[in-house]
Amino acid sequence: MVATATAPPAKEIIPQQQLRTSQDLFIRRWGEMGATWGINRTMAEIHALLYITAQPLCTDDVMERLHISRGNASMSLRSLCDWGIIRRLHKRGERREFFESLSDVWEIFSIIATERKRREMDPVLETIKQCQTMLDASSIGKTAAAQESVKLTRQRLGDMEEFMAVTNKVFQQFVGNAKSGLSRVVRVLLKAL
Amino acid sequence: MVATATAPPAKEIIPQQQLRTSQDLFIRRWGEMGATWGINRTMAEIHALLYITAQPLCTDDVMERLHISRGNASMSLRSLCDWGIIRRLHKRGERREFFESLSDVWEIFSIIATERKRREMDPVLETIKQCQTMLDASSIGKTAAAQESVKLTRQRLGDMEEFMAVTNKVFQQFVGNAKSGLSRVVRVLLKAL
DNA sequence: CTATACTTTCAGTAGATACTGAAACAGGAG
DNA sequence: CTCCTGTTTCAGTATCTACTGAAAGTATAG
Repeated sequence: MVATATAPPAKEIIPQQQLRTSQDLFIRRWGEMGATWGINRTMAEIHALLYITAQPLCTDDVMERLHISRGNASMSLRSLCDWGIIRRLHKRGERREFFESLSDVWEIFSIIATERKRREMDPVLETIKQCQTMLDASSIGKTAAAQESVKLTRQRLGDMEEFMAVTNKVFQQFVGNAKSGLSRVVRVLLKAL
Repeated sequence: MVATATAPPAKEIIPQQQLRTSQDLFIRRWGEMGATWGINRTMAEIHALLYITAQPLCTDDVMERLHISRGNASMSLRSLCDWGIIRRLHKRGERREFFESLSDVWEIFSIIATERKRREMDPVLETIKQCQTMLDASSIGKTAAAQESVKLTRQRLGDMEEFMAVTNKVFQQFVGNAKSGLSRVVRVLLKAL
């Protein structure tokens, strides 16, 4: 019993460990990256796990693999579903729910980017316009509008607005066209340059 | 004295308040955005302040305007200088140091994006390659490499690698060429599409 | 209906991050 | 040199974010 458990299965067990190690490495790095990009580490790790294993996992699998609590797993999984980058999955004759990641990297990226743009860029652009309105000659009078400090601020607001508007436009092309695979934009770019 | 201080200067004072309010609004929103993108709120606000006023300010100006401590102001300003998006500035006959923001939005963006790519994307790409190496047939043997779970993981690693490689390439074109103004890429894009 | 299997919620807490304020430091002026 | 003006550092603290674990909730089976 001891003998058979040590030597012979080595060829099977060691590769499994290797797979596990490789996946863990990816998961860890992905989590670290997420943390510096404003997504919390655990959520990024869960997504990485589902992505890299490419198989449906249940809550307990996730808890065990990442050493997190049930509550944390539950809420993070829900949150990832809300984002739309993982999906719930019912298995025949199983009461548990399973989860799987979207498989298309480009689609994952598009979803995240679009949502973040909507939540974080759009309000800024809105605010910039509001700031400009406050400094219109019609709001503060002709004399005041001619003041150097006002002119400088108006200039800066205008520059920023233009930059963001162009960025948005490029962005739309970048992710808007692509449901899968490389977008038209990328193809255009890689050829044109 | 009281009379002259109330009514007549209104035309001068109110516009100044308006300017201040407009700037504050911008600063606040910019700070909020920074926070969700992994840059701390205060640093983002300081940069916003220097950008929007378009004039050199000293440490005390910043402290007063944003209600932060000297220590915080000092460290955040240093950090922004390290990033290269603001500059120290010595004024003739002044002992204090002043700070000003780069004026070109495109340049600011390029600096930030390049640095973040270097710090956060590149290591991930590196890790992915490492993960792949661990799963090569030469590492884990032919039989193990043929296992379904290993093949799935290898596939996912490959997809992700390709995506990141393409993204990097596009990114290089996007910011690499531009020292100022709209980059060639943007122009190409806006025309081509 | 109750029992069972699983999921969600949330108050409390642990841990991380940002900030303050005072002390140490730097360097030019007298 | 000392004094003065301004800057940096950092230990301690406040604040915020993420996480746990247990209790409540939900749904299916029997």
